[in-house]
Order: sequence, then structure tokens, then C-alpha cells
Amino acid sequence: MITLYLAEDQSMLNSALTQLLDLEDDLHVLGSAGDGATAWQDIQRLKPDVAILDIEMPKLTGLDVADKIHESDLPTKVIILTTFAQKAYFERAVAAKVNGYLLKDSPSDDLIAVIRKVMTGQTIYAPELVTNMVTAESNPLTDRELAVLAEVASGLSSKQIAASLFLSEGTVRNYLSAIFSKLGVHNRIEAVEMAKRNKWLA
Amino acid sequence: MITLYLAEDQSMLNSALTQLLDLEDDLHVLGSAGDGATAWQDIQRLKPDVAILDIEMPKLTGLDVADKIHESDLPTKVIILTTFAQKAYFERAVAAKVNGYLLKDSPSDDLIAVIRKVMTGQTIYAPELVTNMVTAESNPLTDRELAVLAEVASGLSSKQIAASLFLSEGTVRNYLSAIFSKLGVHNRIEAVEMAKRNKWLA
DNA sequence: AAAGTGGTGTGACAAATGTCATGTTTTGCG
DNA sequence: CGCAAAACATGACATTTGTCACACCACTTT
Repeated sequence: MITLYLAEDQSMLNSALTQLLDLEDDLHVLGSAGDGATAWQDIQRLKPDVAILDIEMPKLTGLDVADKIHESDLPTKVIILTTFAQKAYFERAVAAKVNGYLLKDSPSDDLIAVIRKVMTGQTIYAPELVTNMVTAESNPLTDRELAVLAEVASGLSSKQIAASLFLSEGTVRNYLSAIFSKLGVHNRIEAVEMAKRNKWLA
Repeated sequence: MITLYLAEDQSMLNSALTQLLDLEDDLHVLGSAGDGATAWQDIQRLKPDVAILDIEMPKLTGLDVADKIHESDLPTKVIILTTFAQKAYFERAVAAKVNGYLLKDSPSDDLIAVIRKVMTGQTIYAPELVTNMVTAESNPLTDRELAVLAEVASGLSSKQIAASLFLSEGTVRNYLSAIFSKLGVHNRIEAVEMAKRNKWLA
């Protein structure tokens, strides 16, 4: 009997999967949560064989929970279940040594299959991800540039950003200029749009 | 026996719900699709009692499909199943006379309950929506302003927008100024962010 | 018919933005 | 170490952006 824990903040999917997984003879769902913090507490207590974690959740992301599981040497294996094939997320997941990484546009039967494979010690990554890895942009910005862009994204002016980061206004504008050049765009709007699309912010 | 059709582009949710709904004694899923166009074709042919439609899907949105069902006088009742409580969507759904409107952060049991209620002739809207209706902003922009903002959102400069809409550059900037004033913001970034959040664009 | 209202359109002006040339640390790396 | 590449920082300059006062028109209201 494989014991499971499910962390997924969309209730419709959470409850549907919980019920569906529990119907399998060899699977049993010990519990589920809609946020990362609750999930982490439950997982420490329940020690499931496999934790299925969404990434974007309140309080703690699935990747944060995966890190904690790994740090604490829990026996629990981790499957990340997320919406998009995002290079940034995938890289963090690989670094966290997750046992599986599956996209939500796979059918639920795939999830069941991955759970069983992970329990045999295999590591399973969705093929779309490997493909996407090649094409997807890697974040070319430095920490400082990213900090500036984050402020721009929340609507601050160069002057406000300068004050916030203790820089001269010219410096801020220069970072912006460097950002535009690196991203191949020509203004703040486009830069912010690209950064959001690639999840480079926050 | 209530026959169902499910249109949902996230395979994980689609397949999980399909299986789960089919387990109920009085429900039967005739088919499902991951895009609106396929769904519309199938629904015409299969004439299910209830169609459960996601809004954001490829080809045709769930709201488009709902309109078509209504126009064609099909007997099929419509339940919209979507992620966020978005005033703009909800208004269109009400205009399309849908029989139910449910959020994906409701548990799957709620969906089953709503299906049965809708079949008795009731119309069911998620309570979060009615609450949200009061607080949510209604789009205060004129058509012209919206056209300008849409171009801004795709990163064009005032000069480019002026050329595209056959206006003087000053006029474009004046529209922007009016937009900022109406939205209570002070620059393009914030205006675009607000418009995107409220789905006022495209 | 006059007055009011809201959408549309314009140019002048001040402020913010983006580019560039340049200098100063910090960080690999042979 | 030495030194090259990258990151960090600044001010001068031209362009773009945002504000404002104003004008025109269509459409109500009085």
C-alpha cells in the first residue's frame, strides 16, 4: 500500500484527485491541503511515501516544501505537479532532487503511473519539460538588474526606485537600459511583460 | 440518468472529473474535450443534458460555446466552471443565461451537487461571485481609451500608437492621461497591470 | 434654443525615461 | 599574482511620457 499526501490549492482538482487516487487498490491518500505550510506540517507528522505538490500555493510553494523534505531527511518521495513547463521552476525542482515532475496537462492516469514508478525508485520528468528546456530563455539578468525590474513591475518611477535602492536616478535608468538590451526590448512595459511571462520576478 | 459533457483544457482536471462524475450512479459523461471548438461540435451531436464548460480554452471560450448552445435552442443546460471570480466573465455568463457558474476552488462534490440542482431547473451561482460583484471594478474606459491601452499593453510607444490609430501623438498621450485618472494610477505600467488583472483587454 | 454632458481630438510644457560614454569595484581564471 | 570580463555606478543628453487648458461635436435636458 502506497501512502500519499496531496498539496494543491485548487479545491476542484484537489478533491477530485484525492478521491480518484484513493479508489486505486494500492494507493491511500493520508491527507491533503490547499497551502504549503499546512502541507509541510502534515507531511512531517504523517510521513507519506509520496507527496504530490503543486508549485504555486499560498504560504509555501511546492518547491519550498520539497526543499524542507529533503533537508529533514524524511523518507517521503516528492512529485511536483504544476501547470506550465517553466524552466525556472524545473531547474529548482531538479536542484531539490524531486523524484517526479509532471504537468497538469497530462491525464490523471499518468499521475497514477508516475506514483507507482517513483515508488520503484525511478525518477520521472515530463518529456515536454526536457524539450522546453532547450528553447526556454534562461534569466540573463544580474541580481541588481532583477531588483530594479521588480520595482519597475510594481509601477514605481526611476526616482522612487533610486530612493528605495539608494542609487542615483541615472544608475537606475542605466540598469533599465542594460535590461532592455539584454532582453531585446525597448521599454519598461515589454521588459516587465517578458519577466512575468518567464517568472523571473518574485 | 443525467448525461454530461465536459470541456476543460487542463487534462489532469478533465480526466479526473470525467472519471469521478462517471462513478456517480445517476450521472454519465458522454464525452469531453480540451478545446471549445471540439466541445461545440460534440455537444450538437451528443445533446447532453448538461455541459460543463471552462472559460479559458483554445479556439472557443466556454462563454462562446454557451452562446452557441443558447442560439441553437439546444436543450443542453450549461454550467460554467472557471478559476477566478471575474466580474467581466460573470456578466457575460449571466447574459448568456447559463444555468450554473462555479469556481474551481470549490470541491468536486459541489460540482456534482450543482449538476443535480441545475437539472431540477434551478440556477446556481457561486456565492463568492455575488460578493465580488459589489467590490469588483467595472470597466470605466471608453472604446477609444481601451484601444489605446491595448496598444500600450503590447509595448508600443505613443508615436507608434498614434500612427496605428491615425491620431496625433498628443492625443494618444491625452487618452493615456485620462485613463490614468480614471483608474487612479500614474503610469503605463500600473494601468496595464490593472487592465490585465480585470481582463479588460482583448 | 440654450445649457449641460461626455466622448473625441490637439498642442504646449514640464517631468520622466532611455541611451551613451565613462569610471570604479568585484570576480573568475590561467 | 595579474589582468580580463563582468557587475556596479554616475551624469549629460535627447527622446518619450504625462499633464493641462482648450476646442469641437453629438446628444440630452431644460
